[in-house]
Amino acid sequence: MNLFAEFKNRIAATVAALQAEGTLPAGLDTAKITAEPPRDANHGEVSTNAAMVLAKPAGMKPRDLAQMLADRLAVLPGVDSAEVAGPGFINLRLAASFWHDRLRDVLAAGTGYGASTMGAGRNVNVEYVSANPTGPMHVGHGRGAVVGDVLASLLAKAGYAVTREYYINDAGAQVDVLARSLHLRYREALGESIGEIPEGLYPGDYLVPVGQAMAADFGDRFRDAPEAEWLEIFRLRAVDAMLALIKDDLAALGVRHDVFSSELALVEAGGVQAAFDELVGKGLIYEGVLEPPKGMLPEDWEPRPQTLFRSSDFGDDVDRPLKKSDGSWTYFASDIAYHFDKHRRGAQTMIDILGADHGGYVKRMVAAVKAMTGGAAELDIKLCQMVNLMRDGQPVKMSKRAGTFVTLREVIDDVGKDVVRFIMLTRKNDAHLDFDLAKVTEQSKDNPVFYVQYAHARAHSVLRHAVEALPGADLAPAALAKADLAALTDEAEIALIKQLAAWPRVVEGAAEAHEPHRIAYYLGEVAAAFHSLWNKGRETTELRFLQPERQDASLARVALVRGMALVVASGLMVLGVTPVEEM
RNA sequence: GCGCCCUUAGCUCAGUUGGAUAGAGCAUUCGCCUUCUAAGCGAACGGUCACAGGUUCGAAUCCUGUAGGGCGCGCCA
Repeated sequence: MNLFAEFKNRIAATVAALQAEGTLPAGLDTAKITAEPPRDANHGEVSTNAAMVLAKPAGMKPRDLAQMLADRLAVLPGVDSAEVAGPGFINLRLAASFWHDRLRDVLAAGTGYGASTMGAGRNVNVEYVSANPTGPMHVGHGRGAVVGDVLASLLAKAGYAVTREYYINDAGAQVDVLARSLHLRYREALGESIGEIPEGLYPGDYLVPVGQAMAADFGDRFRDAPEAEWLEIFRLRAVDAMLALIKDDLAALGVRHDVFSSELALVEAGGVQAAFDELVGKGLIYEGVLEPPKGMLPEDWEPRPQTLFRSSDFGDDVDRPLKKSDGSWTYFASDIAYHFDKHRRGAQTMIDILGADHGGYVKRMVAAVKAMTGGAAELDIKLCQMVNLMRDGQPVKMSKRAGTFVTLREVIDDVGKDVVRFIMLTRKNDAHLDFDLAKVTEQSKDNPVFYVQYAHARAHSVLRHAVEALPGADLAPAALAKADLAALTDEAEIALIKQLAAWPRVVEGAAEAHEPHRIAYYLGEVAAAFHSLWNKGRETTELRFLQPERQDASLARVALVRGMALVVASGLMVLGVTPVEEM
């Protein structure tokens, strides 16, 4: 359990006890009380603002109330002292034995440590990747894939019921273009010279083998046939092939999905019409003419009546069209239906991971979800900024036409999926990310992946040595959890345990904020605390993990090393990165 | 013109949802290998949190405005 949440409860209980005695007035709101780790380690281990938020309603001076509370808190089990500081903070110092117990928690829970019941089984749908099935994935897609995949794992660890979903945009004009591009490759496979791929079609050679397969299956049957005869067949085959390509890329990156939803299937099943009817029933659809965007008149602008959704009633800037002039649905219309479908399948919270170029889309979709579900479901859209591919500090030049485009798959094959996954989380999602292909494989502390992995590998190195240093001792986590830990007294040792004990809180905070990058940063801090302790042992022999003359101290430290390795492994598992035991 | 995101140390970035004296890494300077991996560690230097107001016990964090950067802006997805 998150120890800070636990202390918050204990503080609230203390306040309640004082109220029951009549020392404090009834009706105080304890919701604003926080229990947090203070920034400055000199301020103890748990700090609470309780006195400051309760002083006014209680009609007391903050510091007086603080002292009253501190006297009660100081005698709680595990608490060494409670001091009033600053404007009315109460700083708690915890006993070494309290931290030893936290290490036991880690060892008892293993890599399951950090799991939370915060989500209470709430149903969350995370939609990510959703790259158009028109070609292999690029590096930018990879970022969204990792952010979504890790966020899903994180939410699962925090106790949510998570559905990982991919939305296949197989119903728009782009897949028709894909079909035509394939037809060209098909003619090429039949021996025709096609020359340069015309503007507006997909030039990539990934369609070549699909074209060959079409030629093998259909011969020249569609070579000169009118488009209407082959378009659908080619489209279906092309989409299937591209989706297979994308799934292959995702597998190489270790990214999983539970559900692949087809836009085309949704449209054909009448889902869009149903959603539209629903909005009509709510009186949110009308025929109208939109004003042109101010200060930026499109060249071919002319006023035109459209079928509009009153998204501006729900926080959007303007109302949005749901039908094209030919009567077909806009992308927005099917996306409304799709999100409604996700909600009908049980999603209470929906998270979409999109590229930053979709920023203009956020308000209308949030508005639509609000309208369709009557506020019963919430939508959070996380936008991922661009990834700049670099090599030794220089941008990698890419051009699709010149064939110098670097695909996600090439990067994975180059540096490995673990590196790609970790690096994608070294920035918060809405910040630009420089991905330096040279630096990320360096074996130095410049490289955060290495730095964390090295800590884990070092720990396992100690554990290997421990087998010889402690003959006959049971070094399994469960056994170490029962070891005598009294030898762990050094500041650096306790500091490391504090870091480990923060893991449940980090999981909860990151899950609540939908910010998976926090995990990567946290692991860097744990690794730093461990490397620091390691080096302290170089200078002070008594702090080395394995003490030939002191079995009890050795066993206690092996427990600490094991606990550190477990927490790092637990975090890396959330990131989908394999912890290495040797480097 | 409008909307969204961003602006924190020389550089690249964190900042625990409003807490106390704002933190890392790189770079610079100085230290630490007879030892469980020096693939690492410690110390020093470095700040008007873009700017100006406001909200309150308290603001890098919330609100308003200004400047600079990115993205988007009626039948593309």
